[in-house]
Amino acid sequence: MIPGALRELQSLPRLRLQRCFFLRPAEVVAPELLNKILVVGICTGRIVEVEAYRQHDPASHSFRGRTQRNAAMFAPGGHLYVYFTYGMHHCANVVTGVAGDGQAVLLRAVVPLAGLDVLRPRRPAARRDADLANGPGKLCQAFALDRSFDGGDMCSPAAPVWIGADGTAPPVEPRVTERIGIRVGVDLPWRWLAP
DNA sequence: TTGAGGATTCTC
DNA sequence: AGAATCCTCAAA
Repeated sequence: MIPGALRELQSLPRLRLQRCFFLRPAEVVAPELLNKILVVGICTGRIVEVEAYRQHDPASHSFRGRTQRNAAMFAPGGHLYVYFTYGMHHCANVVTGVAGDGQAVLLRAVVPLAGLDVLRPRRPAARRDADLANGPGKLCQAFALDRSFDGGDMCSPAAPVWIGADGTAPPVEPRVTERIGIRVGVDLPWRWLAP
């Protein structure tokens, strides 16, 4: 066993977050997702940056109601909402609240933990491992998340994508800022970062 | 059918 | 600061 692989095995999360965790408002779930672990097959990453979006929020894709594109946002908490934007990037969200709420938490950055050898070739522009998944589009490119994952249920035992916990608590004092990359709803302090 | 804009990233 | 690049949705 080579050291890197052993380290990756030891970092595997043991607990899969259950439905009840996600059946709460996005701005409550979001900061609690910090330090949790995104699992996609053998690849994992610690969540370090998130943003919350709700239906009566002009910045949210669900603001104007359900469409074909955002339908997954209206699923029960614990599902995935993955969308395509700017003609080249995907962004991944964790749906929150109960069915019909139209809420989600955008996964903006993770620190890769396992599967680095799989992630690196997918991110040729990343010169350092720190740049593999430090952005919502980069994260999806590294973890190969696209619209084929949209609507998936992360609470299903067979789910290829899920959120795990390894016992690390969310940061006691996360950095909180306004959301970025949006033109409306810029006032809400709904972006959280692990220090 | 059309067109404007986008929860971004990379390079100059 | 600007380009890349194409899907989505609302309006006509």
